[in-house]
Amino acid sequence: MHGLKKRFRFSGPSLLRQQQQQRHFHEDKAFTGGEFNLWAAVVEEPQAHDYAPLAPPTLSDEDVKQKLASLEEQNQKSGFVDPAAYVSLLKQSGDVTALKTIQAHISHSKRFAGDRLLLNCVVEAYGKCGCVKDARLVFSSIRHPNVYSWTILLAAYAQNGHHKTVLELLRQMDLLGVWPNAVTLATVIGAVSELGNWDEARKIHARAAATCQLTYDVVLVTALIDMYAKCGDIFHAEVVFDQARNKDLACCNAMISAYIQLGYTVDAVSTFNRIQPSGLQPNQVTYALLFRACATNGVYSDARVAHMCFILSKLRPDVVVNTALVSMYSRCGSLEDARRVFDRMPGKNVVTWNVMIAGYAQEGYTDEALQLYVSMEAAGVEPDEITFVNVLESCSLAEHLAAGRDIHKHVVDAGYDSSLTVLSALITMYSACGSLGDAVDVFHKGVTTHSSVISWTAMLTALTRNGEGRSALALFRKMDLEGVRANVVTFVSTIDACSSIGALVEGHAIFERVIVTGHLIDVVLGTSLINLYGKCGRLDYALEVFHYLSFKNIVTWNTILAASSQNGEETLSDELLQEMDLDGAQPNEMTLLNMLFGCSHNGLVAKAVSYFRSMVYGHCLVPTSEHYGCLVDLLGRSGQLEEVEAFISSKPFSLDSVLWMSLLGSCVIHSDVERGLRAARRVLGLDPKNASPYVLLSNMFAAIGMLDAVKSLAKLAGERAMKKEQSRSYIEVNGVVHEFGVRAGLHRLGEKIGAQLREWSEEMEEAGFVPLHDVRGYHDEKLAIAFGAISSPPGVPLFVVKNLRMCVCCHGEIKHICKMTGRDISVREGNRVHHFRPMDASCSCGDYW
DNA sequence: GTAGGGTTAG
Repeated sequence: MHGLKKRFRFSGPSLLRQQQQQRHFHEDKAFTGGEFNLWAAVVEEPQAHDYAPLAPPTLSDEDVKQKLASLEEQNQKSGFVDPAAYVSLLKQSGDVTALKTIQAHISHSKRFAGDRLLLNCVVEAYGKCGCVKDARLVFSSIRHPNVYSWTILLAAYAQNGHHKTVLELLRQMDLLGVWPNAVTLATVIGAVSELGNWDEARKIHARAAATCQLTYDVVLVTALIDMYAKCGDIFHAEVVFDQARNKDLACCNAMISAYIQLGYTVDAVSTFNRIQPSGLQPNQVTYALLFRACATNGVYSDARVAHMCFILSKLRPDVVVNTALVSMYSRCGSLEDARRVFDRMPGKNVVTWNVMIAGYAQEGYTDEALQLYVSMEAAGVEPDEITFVNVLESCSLAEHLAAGRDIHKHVVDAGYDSSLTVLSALITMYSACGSLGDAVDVFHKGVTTHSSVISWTAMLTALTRNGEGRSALALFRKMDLEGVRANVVTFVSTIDACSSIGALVEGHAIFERVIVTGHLIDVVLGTSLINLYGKCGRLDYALEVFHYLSFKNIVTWNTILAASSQNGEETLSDELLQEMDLDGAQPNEMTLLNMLFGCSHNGLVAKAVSYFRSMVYGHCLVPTSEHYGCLVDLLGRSGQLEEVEAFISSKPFSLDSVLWMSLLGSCVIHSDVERGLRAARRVLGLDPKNASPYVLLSNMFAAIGMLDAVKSLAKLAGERAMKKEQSRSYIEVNGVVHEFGVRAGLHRLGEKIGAQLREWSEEMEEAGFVPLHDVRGYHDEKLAIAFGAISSPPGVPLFVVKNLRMCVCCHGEIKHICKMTGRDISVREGNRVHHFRPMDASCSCGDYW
């Protein structure tokens, strides 16, 4: 034990500095093994008061009446009643009726009717039971309210969430010449904290400094630190802390909390480490903070050290400390340890359950999360709104619609269906489970004009996620009209909606609006812009934004790489990858996938293989079936169908339908009907609901003129109730996005579009181009192109977004249309952009499409 | 009159 303590002292101060080195060492040898049982102290029997603090005794209206009667009797007998008797009654009575009875009694008594001290107590009592209006009325009846009366009134408003009124009341005090004291100021500081208003924070700080001896009033200092933390100003929090003499534990705890709230975990820990040397002993609050700091950093070895520090402190673990432990372990990646504390700790409350459920949900253990929710109810703990948010998130991740609907019922039963947070979670759940209609219902029923921007943004994202980019933009406009103020997150979601349908002009307009409204282009917003420009075929703009961003995260790098690969600039992708290396960013699985995509779009087999090798041997990344899929795709396209089939069959990932889909795609290109059918069977065996094999086979049969096969396939797909995603195309003309496809129905310029297409067909035939037989009439991408051509001046480039892949016929024809019209035409399908060139009727994909 | 554990759209 002694030796251990020595080592602990050695490790403590460097707690977080070692994070990089120890990230992967889940068993810290210094603290494991038989010499100390880390878990023993968690289960120590709690004292009753640890978990169920005694509620102050409250008197019912009946009790109060009895007591008042005896006071009256006493008054008549002796002619004297101690006002303290009333004060004590007021402090004990918990409900409004009782308070009203006492108030009536006081106002009818000759002796106490105008007694300021008693009335102050009445105001306070009303405030405590949530009756701000009554408190205000009683206050108005006080003839000369003093600073105590005012402060009590301020506290009543503060306790009930009316923080702005607190500031207003302070102004009234000033006008009337009543000087606030330290307690008044502390109350106002609390209100400013809740408002998070930095300007007000500076004002009240100045005032506190002018009114009180700040360096000696440690309570005021503590309140100020917390206020600055909530206003996001760590600098002034530190200034106040440093200037304070006689710092007590609460003050240090407030400073640690400030550091954590603003993300300075290293400073939080170094402040923790200075507590004991300064002669103070950390308490449960301090440790709960330390655990939160470790949870934020997510380093498991630090978590173990922190836990050990607590055990050595001999403090009794209460429910908050244990819950913080559960949270810390689960956020440091050890659900086992989290569960160990959770299972052993007594007195779990709703927060404890929420933490454990969130732990499972965030690691993707959705079944366990849902199971825990059931156990929680069985244990008799009532779920709250955070429980529902966590559980709904699990349903979203698992795409478990049935469970989601069940939880929705529980939400209604528990009365949380008016909570905006829960509503947003419901919207997200339904949209993630593919039930957009339910998401829209929830939105319309529960979300009103005045409701939070979060719900609107959730709905916007839900629409985009389900392929309804145009509706998302319409919702954004409606939101504007209804006066709901968009924030940065909304802008990001809206820009994503634009990206999904190729709305370049509209997306650009949102960008301008972001700038005009003074929002900063942070890394997420910048990345969404790079994505927009990349997906709209404007790699030049994407690069401009990319170079503008001073801070780039891995998603930013991956997005610019994707933009470059999507647009067929694989040389640029190579350069960017090198730049990324110089910048010190570590490539991840997505980075390599983008590189492989780039090769795949250009048919660069050897290069792809070399990237694949560097991924496994150089970067030690585990390839997913998508990486293999890319390779399979490349090899297949280059015609090595037999090898590919043997390769997939021989690997454990033969169980992944994506790979067989990829082979099927190659068989379509090379018209290998037999192998294509085999691949299609494998896909359907593994993923029976997948409609894509039918589409691809149908394309293959169409391309080789087997029209009967196309028809019987359509029949089969219909019988099996395949839900094929309906094909559609978008084109933005003059800043407006137009949709083409079955769903969109006839366009108002339908006749003119038809005439244009016929004209092109004739022209192509004259030039000797024989289009392959087109079984479904004009495909939507051609309708979109024809519309673009007749609605914009000659020479203006056309950009079309298609939700599915183009067929061979369209790809061939668009090359000719491009040459005939002399326009640059680009079509994005999925994750690649085809840039057609008018000069030689070719496509950037080199027909590796 | 001051300090602690949870989630919230990108």
